[in-house]
Amino acid sequence: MKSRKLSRKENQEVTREELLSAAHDCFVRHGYQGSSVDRIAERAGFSKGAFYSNFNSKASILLEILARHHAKYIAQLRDIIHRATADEMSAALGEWDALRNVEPEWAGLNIELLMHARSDAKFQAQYVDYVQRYRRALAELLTKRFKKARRTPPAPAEDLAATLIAVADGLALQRYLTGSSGPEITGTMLGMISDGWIAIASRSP
Amino acid sequence: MKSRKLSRKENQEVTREELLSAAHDCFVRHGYQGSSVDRIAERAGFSKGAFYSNFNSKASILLEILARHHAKYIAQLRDIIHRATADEMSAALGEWDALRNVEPEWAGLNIELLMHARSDAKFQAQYVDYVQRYRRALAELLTKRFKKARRTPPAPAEDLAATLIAVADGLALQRYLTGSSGPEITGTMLGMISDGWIAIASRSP
Amino acid sequence: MKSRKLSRKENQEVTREELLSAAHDCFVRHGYQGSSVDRIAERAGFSKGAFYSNFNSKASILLEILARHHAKYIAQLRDIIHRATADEMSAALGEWDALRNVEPEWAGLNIELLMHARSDAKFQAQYVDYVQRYRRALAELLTKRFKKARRTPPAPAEDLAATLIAVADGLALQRYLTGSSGPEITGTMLGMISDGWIAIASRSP
Amino acid sequence: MKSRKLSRKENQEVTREELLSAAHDCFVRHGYQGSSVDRIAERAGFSKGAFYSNFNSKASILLEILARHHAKYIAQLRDIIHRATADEMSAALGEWDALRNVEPEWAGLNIELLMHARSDAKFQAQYVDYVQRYRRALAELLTKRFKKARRTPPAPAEDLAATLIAVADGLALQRYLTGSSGPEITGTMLGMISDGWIAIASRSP
DNA sequence: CATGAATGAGCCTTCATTCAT
DNA sequence: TATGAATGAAGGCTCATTCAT
Repeated sequence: MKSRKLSRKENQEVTREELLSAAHDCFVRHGYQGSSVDRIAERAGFSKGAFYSNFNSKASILLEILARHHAKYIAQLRDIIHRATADEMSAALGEWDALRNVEPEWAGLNIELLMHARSDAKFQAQYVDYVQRYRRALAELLTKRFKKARRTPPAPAEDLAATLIAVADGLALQRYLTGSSGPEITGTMLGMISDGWIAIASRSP
Repeated sequence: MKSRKLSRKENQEVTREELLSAAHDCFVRHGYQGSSVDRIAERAGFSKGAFYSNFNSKASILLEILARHHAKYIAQLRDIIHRATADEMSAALGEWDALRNVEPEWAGLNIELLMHARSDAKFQAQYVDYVQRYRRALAELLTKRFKKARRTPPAPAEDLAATLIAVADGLALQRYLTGSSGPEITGTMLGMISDGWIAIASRSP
Repeated sequence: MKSRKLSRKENQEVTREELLSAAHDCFVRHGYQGSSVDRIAERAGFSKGAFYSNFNSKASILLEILARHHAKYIAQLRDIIHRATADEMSAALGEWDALRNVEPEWAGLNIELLMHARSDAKFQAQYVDYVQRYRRALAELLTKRFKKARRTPPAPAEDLAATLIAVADGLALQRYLTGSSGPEITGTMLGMISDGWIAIASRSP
Repeated sequence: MKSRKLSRKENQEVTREELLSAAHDCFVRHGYQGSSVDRIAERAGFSKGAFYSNFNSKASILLEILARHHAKYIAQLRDIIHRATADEMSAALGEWDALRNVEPEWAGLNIELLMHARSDAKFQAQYVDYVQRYRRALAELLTKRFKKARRTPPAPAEDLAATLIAVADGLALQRYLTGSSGPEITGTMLGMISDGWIAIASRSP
């Protein structure tokens, strides 16, 4: 077992991760605007300079956080879809919810991301791309689900997906307001909504 | 027809209204942080000084905007509920949606409000109060609706209300991102969700 | 005799003047880059904020200093030219030198201006314009002088003018280096050079 | 033909030279303040660390550049003087000008040097020393020239020398402003000035 | 010796707020 | 009451310099 000091490169990687983690926390807690580079660096235990050795700008660390989440989350969502055979279909939405709950703070961060996207064109482009891929993946999942139930979706699958995402985001917004107090009903409600849609859907020919 | 100069008091009232309106616009367009007191005052056609003659702080004008919307909106919502007789019941939710669309910019402003509430205790208290009253009113409406359909709500009415609000907010968030482009599907989806819930609800004893 | 407190507007004018004067001093002493807005404001006895209430940017105060000097100096130079009748011609160059010595610190500031112009396109345009007008005015003066002496200038008058300016600037540079110690020989040398040119100039036809 | 690897010492010498050359370029192009150590090192193909292994500070590399130029240039100037026999005398000033044009970028760098000298005592001392030696050498050349023409200089030779240097510097300043556009008239004007001086000088006894 | 991550003082600018008029 | 000049605390970012590798 190699037990040596970390090389310089590894060390920087550690710094980078700590800065990313600190930024993540700060953004969730105080918002993007409320998190100064100083604050982020300090929380990570580094100086402001270290921040700028690792990231080009404050915006770029937000972009990196988004990119990482994007890569991981979309991949997992697609994995759920591909694993889901006909019989497990109704469980898949539950899996999606479970996935969301792995990083509950993401909901809040997502809002920060969205807010920032409004005033940063470059960031917006990347963020919109993420949102669209996400919606499409979920739409695919829903399409499978309706097909399994031999029903015709009562609206375009992408609209339904957008709505489910809205529920998750909207409820997160409500929890975000008070700092996560209150019961987490998102999973239950998502299931109830999709069950309802199945119930009112006309039978496929 | 009385045609006299406005009294000093009335004059100030006009100033106040213009400042409120300007702040409303600015917050919707550029967000709370992006709207400087200077910008607000200028848009209203006054100086910064006029702003501080009428409001204690930048935060307090946000509070006032919330309070006014609160008063008007909750009242209208309650009005819908009380007017709704059994037969019009299914239309009532539509009325709610219509109400929301009277001020479509409110959705974005609401997010600004929410963001600010996170870091301003006094404001948060008022905002949470507003959110709760709103949810309760909507829960009441839903309760009536289920009763009319002789069904037992599939979950506590307040949770269902929170969910419908989440849908409206979440979809607003999505439109907010790109500046309102894309179709407005909120009304349709809200109806579809509540219909679904009715469909899966067990019959009341 | 009106003896009242200064009105607000007058007061601001005073502040503005003091800031301009302080900036002038700082730029001469420490250069443009070496003069922080903080330092300028402090020297003027105001806060940094006062600076930005009166000027848009650090660059803009430099522009204003240039513009003022421009207006005053070029006007005076033209005045010398127009007043100069044939007989006083040889004295006119001396007047030019005297004019230059009214604000001996200008020489140093001029260098700062020039240095900054290299890296600020907008400022450069204005500065080059100033330099050209100045050179043309001096060329006009020289043309008159040669005509009076019935000589053909040994080179284009603008080149001669550029050279005289170069002498003044170059010697200023040398004094600037050590903070003005050493004898001021500029006036003497300028006269000696122009006399020399007259001496070697061919007689006009 | 000796073909061995460079010794460590020689290798460092190469690094040093490349850094000096890169700094020279950067200072000429972007000025002293505009040339970060990073930029200099990168242009040389090394890291910041290499810079600090070879020079104590950013200022010290400027000092070294000056020292080298000093050594070479003064030597060449003295060489011109000593080679100049009576007959070639009038050509000697032309040689001086030619010498200046070997490194046209020096004019700009000289200004950078001068600017920096104002705020760096140690550097200033060395720079003033250089300027004085330079002036004395040129004064010597002028003295010879007047003697050859059997004339008495119309002013102390050092003042005349200072003036010629001023012309060269001043015109360089003007070209420096716009990045060297415009005709190079320095040589012509220097000749014209010294010819003029000869013309007005009284005959030696 | 060379590397480059980390430091931290300093810079320009913004903006909520105060207060004399 | 309305004005707007002045304040001063941040904020994002740069860069000369240090030091462990």
